[in-house]
Amino acid sequence: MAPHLRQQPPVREDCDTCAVRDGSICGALTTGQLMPLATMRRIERLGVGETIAWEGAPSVMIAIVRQGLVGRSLLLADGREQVVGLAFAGDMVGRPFAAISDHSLTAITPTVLCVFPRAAFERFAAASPPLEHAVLLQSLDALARTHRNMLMLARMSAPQRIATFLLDLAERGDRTPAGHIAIPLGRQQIGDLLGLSIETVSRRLRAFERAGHIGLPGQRTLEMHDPTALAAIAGGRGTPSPPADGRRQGMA
Amino acid sequence: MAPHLRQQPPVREDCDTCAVRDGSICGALTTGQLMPLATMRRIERLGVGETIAWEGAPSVMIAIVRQGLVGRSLLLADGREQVVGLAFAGDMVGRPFAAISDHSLTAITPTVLCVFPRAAFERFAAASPPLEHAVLLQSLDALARTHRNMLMLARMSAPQRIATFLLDLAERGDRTPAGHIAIPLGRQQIGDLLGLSIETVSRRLRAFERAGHIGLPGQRTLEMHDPTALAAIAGGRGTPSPPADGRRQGMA
DNA sequence: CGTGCGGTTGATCCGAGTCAAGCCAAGTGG
DNA sequence: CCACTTGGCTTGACTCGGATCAACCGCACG
Repeated sequence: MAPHLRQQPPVREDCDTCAVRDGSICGALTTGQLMPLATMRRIERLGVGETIAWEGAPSVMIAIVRQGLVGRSLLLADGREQVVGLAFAGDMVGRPFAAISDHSLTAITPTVLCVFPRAAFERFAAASPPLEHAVLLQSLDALARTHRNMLMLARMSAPQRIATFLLDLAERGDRTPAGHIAIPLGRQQIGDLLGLSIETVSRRLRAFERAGHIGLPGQRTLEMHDPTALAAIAGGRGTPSPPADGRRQGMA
Repeated sequence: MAPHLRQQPPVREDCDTCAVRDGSICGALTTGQLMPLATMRRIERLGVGETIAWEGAPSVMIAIVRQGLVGRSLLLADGREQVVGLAFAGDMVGRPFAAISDHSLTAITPTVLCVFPRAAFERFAAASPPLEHAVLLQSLDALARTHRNMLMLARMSAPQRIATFLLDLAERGDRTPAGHIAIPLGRQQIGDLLGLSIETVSRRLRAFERAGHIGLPGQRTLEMHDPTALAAIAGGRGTPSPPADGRRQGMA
């Protein structure tokens, strides 16, 4: 736990002006209802690679991602790591209602969080059905996305995985000033996410570039040249047009 | 008052004597609270292979598994199927709070369900915080188990997957009269669950048998000879002793 | 007595992992 | 300012595990 890192320009701590409020579980509550929650919160900043929860360690906090990207990961006995989900701004992280955290949480980009002590959060949730409902919705959503990722890991080839990943990035990734798509992860992390080795990630990426489907002007930048081709390669990911439910996200 | 479907040996429809009540979300409610829920329920029996929910189709019902085993599955464009989770007796199935079902549900063994219309279930849940809380707990649990399965599919070798599967079966599978462990799935379904081809499943199984770790007296029966060896092969699956939270299950 | 289906076994192929260099850009210290 | 290091990325050669294709077995069925 990184102590007092609140130097420099502090994030606006006011819930009313919070950029992610509507997209997060806080959106389920009115400002009045939110106040008691806000008083027990603290704001924390994480540098790239910093971890705030460890698989197997006591689950002590629940947090909302305000800015940045957080990876949920599991460790294999041999030390390899598997990223089982990503949390974007607005997503809740941490394991409520369990004594032990079942996965680790690591900042992939510089991150700002609203952190709540788990016990206090749970007490508050118990007293506030709309909040619990919001948490439930988010969990069900994450579960569905995780199922799709499972399908990907179990059955898709490396090119399919990469193509799916790139399309997801294009759909919800941030743009660089130059209008390109930012790749917020390093090759290793992409590998951890897709269940591939870094070499395979690199090779497949370049193959797509050589085929003209994408451009890679820098190692962390992406140009989409032919999304249709990628979609064709990605192939079987459910119905191509499932709006169905609310805010669709990249991956669990 | 439930409609009159009581032909043949009816399942005891009384919630008070329900075998799975405590293990299910119903356990969160008193008999008095449960009554209004019970009146809108209907009991349904499914034969092996029968499906009650289709991926992409409207989500119309929520159900509790009273007996049997139900698979949650996803379809790939090329027709292959991936089982992303199993629901045992006591588990809830169906997709609440979404218009579209995000996976299919198919009976793996003969199954008995308590079925609720989704709309009615949601209305009831909205009015009953303890029920919503129970649903939330179950979802969080399923999510954690799904994460572990993801890890398995992404990183483990075929022998590791089979060993993990067998250990899980031994842990929670039903026994045959002869004291052996029942394998409720066919080879194809095991393959769908573990992301392997039937041939690989068959080969690995026989290899374990030849090595003396297990016995396979019938194709649907299993004898555990050397669980320690299997555990060693399965290798990295979290801490071997994570009691941590309540009712531990085989897989999501 | 065929017929069909689930399971087993064998032969072959291919894709992704692994090992091993090499590349390039960004530090870092002399 | 330049030599040297460092870490992330790329590329190549090789290996191997699991998918695929193809028989084949055995049992339950009509």
